[in-house]
Amino acid sequence: MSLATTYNPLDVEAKWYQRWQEMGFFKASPNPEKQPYTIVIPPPNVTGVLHMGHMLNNTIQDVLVRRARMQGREACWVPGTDHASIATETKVVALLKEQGIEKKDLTREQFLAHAFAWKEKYGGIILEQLKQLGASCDWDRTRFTMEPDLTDAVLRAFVSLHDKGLIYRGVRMVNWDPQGGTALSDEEVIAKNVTGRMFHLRYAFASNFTQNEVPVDSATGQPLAVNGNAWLTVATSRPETIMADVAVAVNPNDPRYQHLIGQKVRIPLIGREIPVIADERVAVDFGTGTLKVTPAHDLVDYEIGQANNLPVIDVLNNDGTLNEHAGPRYAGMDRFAVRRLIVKDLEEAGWLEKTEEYATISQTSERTGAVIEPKLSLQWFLKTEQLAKPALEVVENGTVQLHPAKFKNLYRVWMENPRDWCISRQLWWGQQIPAYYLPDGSFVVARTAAEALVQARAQSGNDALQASDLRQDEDVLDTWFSSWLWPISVFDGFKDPENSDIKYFYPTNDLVTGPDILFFWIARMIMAGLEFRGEVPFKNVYLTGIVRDAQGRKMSKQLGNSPDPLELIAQYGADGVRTGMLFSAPAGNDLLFDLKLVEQGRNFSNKIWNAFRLVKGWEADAALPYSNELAVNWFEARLAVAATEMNEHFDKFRISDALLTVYKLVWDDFCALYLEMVKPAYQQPIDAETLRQTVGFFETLLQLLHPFMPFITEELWHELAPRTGRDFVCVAAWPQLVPAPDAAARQTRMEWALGVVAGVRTIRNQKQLAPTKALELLVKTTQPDLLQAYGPLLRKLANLTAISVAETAPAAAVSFVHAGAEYFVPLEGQIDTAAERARLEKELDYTRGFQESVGRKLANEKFTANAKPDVLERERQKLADAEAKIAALEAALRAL
RNA sequence: GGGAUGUUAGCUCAGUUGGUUCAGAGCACCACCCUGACACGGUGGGGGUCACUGGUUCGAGCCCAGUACGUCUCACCA
Repeated sequence: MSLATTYNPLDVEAKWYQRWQEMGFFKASPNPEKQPYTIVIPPPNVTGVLHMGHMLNNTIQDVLVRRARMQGREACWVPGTDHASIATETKVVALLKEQGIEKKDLTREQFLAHAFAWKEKYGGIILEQLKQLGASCDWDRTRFTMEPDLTDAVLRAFVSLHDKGLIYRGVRMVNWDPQGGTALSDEEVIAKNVTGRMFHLRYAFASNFTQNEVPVDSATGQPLAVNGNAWLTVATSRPETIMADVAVAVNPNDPRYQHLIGQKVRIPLIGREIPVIADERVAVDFGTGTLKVTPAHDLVDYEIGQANNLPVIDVLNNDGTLNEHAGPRYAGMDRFAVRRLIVKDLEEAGWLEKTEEYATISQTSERTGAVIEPKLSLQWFLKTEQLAKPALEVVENGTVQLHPAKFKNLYRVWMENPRDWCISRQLWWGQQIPAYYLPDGSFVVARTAAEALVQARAQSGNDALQASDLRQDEDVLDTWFSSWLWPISVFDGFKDPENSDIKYFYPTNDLVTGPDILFFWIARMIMAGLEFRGEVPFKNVYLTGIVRDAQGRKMSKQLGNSPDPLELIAQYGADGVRTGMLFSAPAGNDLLFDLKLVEQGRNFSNKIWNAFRLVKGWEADAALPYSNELAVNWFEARLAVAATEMNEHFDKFRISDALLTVYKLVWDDFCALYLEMVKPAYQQPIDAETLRQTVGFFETLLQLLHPFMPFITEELWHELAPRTGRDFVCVAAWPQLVPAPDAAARQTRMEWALGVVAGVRTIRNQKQLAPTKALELLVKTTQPDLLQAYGPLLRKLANLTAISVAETAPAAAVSFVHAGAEYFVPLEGQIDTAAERARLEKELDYTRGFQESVGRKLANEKFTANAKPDVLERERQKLADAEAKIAALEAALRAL
């Protein structure tokens, strides 16, 4: 045979991907004749390269899209990339630095020119990589969140929300990333459990001491108290912020401190007087029960400060160093260096009572990893409450379904208590906020500078205002402020709300992404969809797990435990990798990536390839009668049942179950059983009808397999028969198979026959007989017709010379009991009577025990009174079967 | 600290409204087999008191309560 014994994916994959594109199979356009099926890709970072998470995610999307396409729907998978403002800006800044260029030396325009040049050159590599995976995206629709049309969508959305009063500008406590030099949303901050140090500082009472020093008993050297109170001990984890203190707060209900409220204390080292105030927000049981209030650097402190009309002193610069308010000794130093220094200073001056370790959480930037500073800052915010309400409702009422449904709870928790979204970022790479400031400091919001000027003139009453008098806000918008519009903006739904694409493809059908961006992205897309289109953006959200290594560790560059996806594809083929990933990827569960599974996927490709080689080698002989009706009828039924099962799995988004169903159908039923049943002897021809049926089955299997394994199925589709025009499995009709009314009966009969085969094979194995050694079978049965009908099939599968009905048990034979009949394989000289007896007795014992337990159940009046009729019937059948088996076993024992 | 969720074979997981013949799959494992499609293979086999304790029921892997351990997630305790 000329075909290689092992399948080589490299030979075929690139070829077919190119052919599909040439044929335009992935292109989608509104077609009223067809039902649309739409997926928008979760746009990967434009700077990104393909990792295992993308592989899983995009494999699932491709499976869904390919199946929908075969189902005759207008399948549209929109690809694209995200400008990822912080990530990309960080990368570009670093690259420029390597070239000796500092960002601070560049103008905004120069920097953006560099960034765009870089994006043009290296951006979007990831999309090319997706093609190797087989992703059937409509590449003509590729979008980028910072391209002009999508930027326009962002600006329109901003203006609209601002005009509705949902976007506002104000000073609020925000999460400040000193390394990135920008504000972050709450979602971009990660809380980490760490061991922190708590410093207990002494704040001396101003009334007791006129000088800023600790009075000490000259004899003992111990600090001296006056009137029982020399100082208040205040615990803090951030001693570097004492210069920003404006009060010490205690709980008004705390008996320890009630009498001290209204007193004044001095900040250690610097001696500034601050009041002791009362506030319910102070926890009595934490630390010392006293709280130093630094409104500029803590949210609670800020609230306390507001409530008590306290001033705000900000001692931090945007880059994390301390400013002039910290005093000359500390100004200009990094916050952590100051912490070390000031602790030493406090200790030397006697203001540090003690230091203790405690478990706390550290808020860090998702992107830079820097410790976040709560910082009062002038930023832009989006009010989310009004948007969140309907977005929660559509998930609650099932208009949008999350798979698995357990994520509904998580979604609810967040959406019931939404906080305003800080949308401004102090970066350059992104959409610049369309707010324009007038010379008097007021501002207008407009999509273009020209519109802004018109508004500004109206607002100020000054018609002489010129464009050059207006200054646009320097900040850009959060990346997610563009991605949340993605399902709408990719179809130009902002620029042209009534265009045919958006009307046809929106709302999209399924979204496939990770639960880590449930709030970042999914929730916000739902809000945007409802706000701007009045319709949800998608109906189903399939949440994938995280790809971990076999030990359950997250894949990371540092650990080096992530395989290179492209190398995997080169080694195992895209089909093998796709199936390997899907084998263990139930929705919402983390996937423990194991190379073994990819091997299994590759082996599956090889199995299919070899089944093809077998069938391809058959020669039909028109003179031969059709001799495989039983096998064909059985497999036809089996195929319909399995296809139905697959569809059910798909409907429930149980993709790996759907794959496993077709895997077993192909490997176990088609290859191991069906092909073995119909396979002619070596170099013998096959009858034409069997060949025709078999090729038909093969084609159906290729169709069912295609969404999972697009390449090998396309290759074999074309090998199996001459194809012309658009006859590709890629666009073949998804099989509509309905199990025949007698499908169950066909399967039951075949299972009976396979039970006989298994009985003979077991004897063969027990007696260590070579599979090539043909055996004889004698049967004591009440159904000789059935035996007669399946005779040829049994002879072939069990390698039997003859099957005959026996009235009595033959001497020197090994026996087994199956479905109430006794089977004997004569094995002269190889019979161990004692062992045979033991084996039969063991089985008899078990069956009697079983019979007894079923009998007890049926004798129980409560059971017979309460059980449903079908359950009762089944139990009676079980009893009857057991009794028949016992009779047969007893007979076999007697015969020994 | 709150909430959610999980604990079923060596590993990764199914197990639908409680009811078929000792609880299933894949991988791994053991034995035999290079049988003229495939050793990336074939045939057969071993392996689980369904985390623990108690309850409801004629009947519980499935329902209820508690315990232990794990995971995820939220959270302004300085």
